[in-house]
Amino acid sequence: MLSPSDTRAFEQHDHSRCIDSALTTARRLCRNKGLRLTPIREQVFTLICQSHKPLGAYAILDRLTARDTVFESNEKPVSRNRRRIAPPTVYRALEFLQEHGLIHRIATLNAYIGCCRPARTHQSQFLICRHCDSTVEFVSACVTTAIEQSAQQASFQIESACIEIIGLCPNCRNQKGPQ
Amino acid sequence: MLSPSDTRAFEQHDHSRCIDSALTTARRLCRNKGLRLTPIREQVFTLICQSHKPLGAYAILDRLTARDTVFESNEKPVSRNRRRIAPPTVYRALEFLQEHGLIHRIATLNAYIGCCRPARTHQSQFLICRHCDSTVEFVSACVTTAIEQSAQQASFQIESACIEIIGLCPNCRNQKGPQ
DNA sequence: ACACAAAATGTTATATTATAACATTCTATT
DNA sequence: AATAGAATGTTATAATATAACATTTTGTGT
Repeated sequence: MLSPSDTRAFEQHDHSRCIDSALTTARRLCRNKGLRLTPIREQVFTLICQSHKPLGAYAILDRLTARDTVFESNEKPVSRNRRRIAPPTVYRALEFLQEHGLIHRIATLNAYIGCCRPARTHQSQFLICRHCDSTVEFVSACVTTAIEQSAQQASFQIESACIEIIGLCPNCRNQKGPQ
Repeated sequence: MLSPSDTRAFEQHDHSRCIDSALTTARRLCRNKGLRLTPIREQVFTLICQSHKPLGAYAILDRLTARDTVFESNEKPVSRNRRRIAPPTVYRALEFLQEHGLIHRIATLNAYIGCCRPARTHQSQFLICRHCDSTVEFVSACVTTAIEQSAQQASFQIESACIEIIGLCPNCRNQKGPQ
């Protein structure tokens, strides 16, 4: 949820603040566009934002199901499982969120991550740590321009892009020895 | 197998020549490095190079199995099926070919394509037509540099990259109406 | 040529990711 | 309340990929 123009990229931060902010933005964006941010869609979005790493569809599914676990008056948690959520439900929510720019799919991980700037359209550009999976979106005009030039040379009409840089984040890089 | 620096990118060309050349290069590269380009690996590589589009693992599998179809003295093709090839065999060959830079995996298509310059290490950069799936590798120093800059700003150590630009190739673009 | 270790391949089963097809429920508007 | 369209539920299955272990092949030293 941070971009490397931020000096805080890959650093510790108050993540609950991120989530709140992302959710507020998402709600406003949906209200403005007349989109329905239904409970399921909001839950999926929140789960994705809560995670420090891109989240796979089935990981989301597991967490949604776990949400149905409720604490009764007794001490032990009880699974109500009134609604068993199935894959299509999650994939539909993901599709909606992607369509409206609230999340991105990370193709190399088959996983999903919150968008850092849902309001503006931009190329998806990511730095992905292969050791800890932490992923940071960046928005580089230089990269975008360079790619547009190449496409133009080939008379290719760009519609979207998947730019995923794999390597070691500062934290994992600094740990002793090769990872 | 062409790069857009080529004016022939996305254009018709003598593909059998491409295949021959790629195979020759692959053989030489393996000989020089003391690698074993076994029959299966060579077959998989050839199939990938023959295809005009990135080829999925199971498409490769199908074609490998089809290869066992032999024409007997009679007119009808007969499937010998002495060896039924299984997924791991194909995935192992793909792994080998990727490891040594002979092919690339296209993450957005879950498919594999021959490398345009197996000898030199370079970032994988692709233009992918969403209409006809034809895919062209390009090597842009500008793109590479721009990405390296962004990574450096974030103290991120690049190990590999997945740069896949999706859109319309010149051919599909020129067909009437929106695709 | 033979024995051996390492590499490659075969085999079986299963994990993981994603979607098709159709039924039901919900929501906004009349 | 009636209704149409959107969203979700449900069941089944497709598509992609790998784990684990058995067998075969290959290169090397003797």
